[in-house]
Amino acid sequence: MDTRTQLLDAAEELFAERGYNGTSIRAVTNLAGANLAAVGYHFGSKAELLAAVARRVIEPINNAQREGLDRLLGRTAEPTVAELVEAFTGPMFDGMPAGDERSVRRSRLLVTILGDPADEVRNWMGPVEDAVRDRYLEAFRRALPELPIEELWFRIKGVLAVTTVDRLEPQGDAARRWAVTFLAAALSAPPTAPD
Amino acid sequence: MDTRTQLLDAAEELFAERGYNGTSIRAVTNLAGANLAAVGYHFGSKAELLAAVARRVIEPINNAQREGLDRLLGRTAEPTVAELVEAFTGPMFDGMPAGDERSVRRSRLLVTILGDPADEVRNWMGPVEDAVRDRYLEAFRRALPELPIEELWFRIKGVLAVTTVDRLEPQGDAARRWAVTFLAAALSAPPTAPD
DNA sequence: GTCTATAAAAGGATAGAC
DNA sequence: GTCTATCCTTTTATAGAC
Repeated sequence: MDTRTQLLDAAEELFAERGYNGTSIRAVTNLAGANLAAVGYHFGSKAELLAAVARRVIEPINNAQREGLDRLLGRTAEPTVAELVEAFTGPMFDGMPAGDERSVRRSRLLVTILGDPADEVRNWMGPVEDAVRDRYLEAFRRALPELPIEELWFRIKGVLAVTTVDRLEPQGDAARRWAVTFLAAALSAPPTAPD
Repeated sequence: MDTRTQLLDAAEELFAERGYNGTSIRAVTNLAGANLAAVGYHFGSKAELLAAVARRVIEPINNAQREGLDRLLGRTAEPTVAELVEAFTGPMFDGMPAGDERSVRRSRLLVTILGDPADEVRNWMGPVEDAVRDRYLEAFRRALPELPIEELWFRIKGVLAVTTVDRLEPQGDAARRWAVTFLAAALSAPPTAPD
């Protein structure tokens, strides 16, 4: 395999387990069996290595979420909450059969990256993800017209939090179906009564 | 204020915003207006400083959760799901009026600490928290007897994830009540049908 | 308890040979 | 593309004066 890919694989594993600041370039090149200078040559800097790793994991998920929403809206003008939840969270569980070591790594990377406070991580994300998220927010708003926008926004943040739950053990795609049950019920709850 | 406390305050703020590995002892002592050597003198090491910070934030929450459960079980042998959720999540929102700068900091510290992959963070937590969590798990199990234990466990992890949702903007204790609504509905959902 | 000074190590980056 | 060698900065930790 080419060095570039081995660096990506090694970085993916280490960023997932130790976070951005907890991972040194030396650790990455050692694990990849490459030379210390390789990261500079192939990516330019540690921050750009992170961007490449994150792109590789997140872009397919984002695309699947967007396409899932398109497909859903093409089929019906009024998708249910459960359908929206499935389209949004499904891709975060797809291609990650339980037991597969690579899946565990990617899942953990999502957890770590989505929660990493390092500037290099926070700055990279945002624009890409936000576009998809906003489209879902709008769709949920229409499916839950009686819910005040502030509480809906809180629930969407709750959804994001739950999708990062560690899912190391569940067999099959149990976690995926559990997540849909959990989130569909949470989103469908009647609005909280005001003070 | 004594130096020790100022170091704790400064460290709390910086760990919350940049994580453990992203925070240097220099940054802490600068913000605290103390000397670089002060951390070594008062705490021994950076890792022990973190432990002191985490203890100060988490212990009161843990105690309140334990006492809340005791109170609940003293009143009724069969608490409802909503009552259990309130007892468990309430303390994570208490003493944190929105708008108060210190509250924002503590809330963010919880988010960062509960998700920080650094060994120094992960190793510190665990035993203390687990005892309380297990008691709640048992109580939820009794309140939801028809739910398979594996799915219940997944839902508990979902609860933990949601309690770390950033709650910077909501006014009053709206976030607290929204969280209870969200989580009570999620936990009360019927079991997911098996494959 | 607080300060200066410094030790000792780790980290990011790159120049230049091959 | 890959390697060695090295520079420069940042970091944790501590010894010893005050």
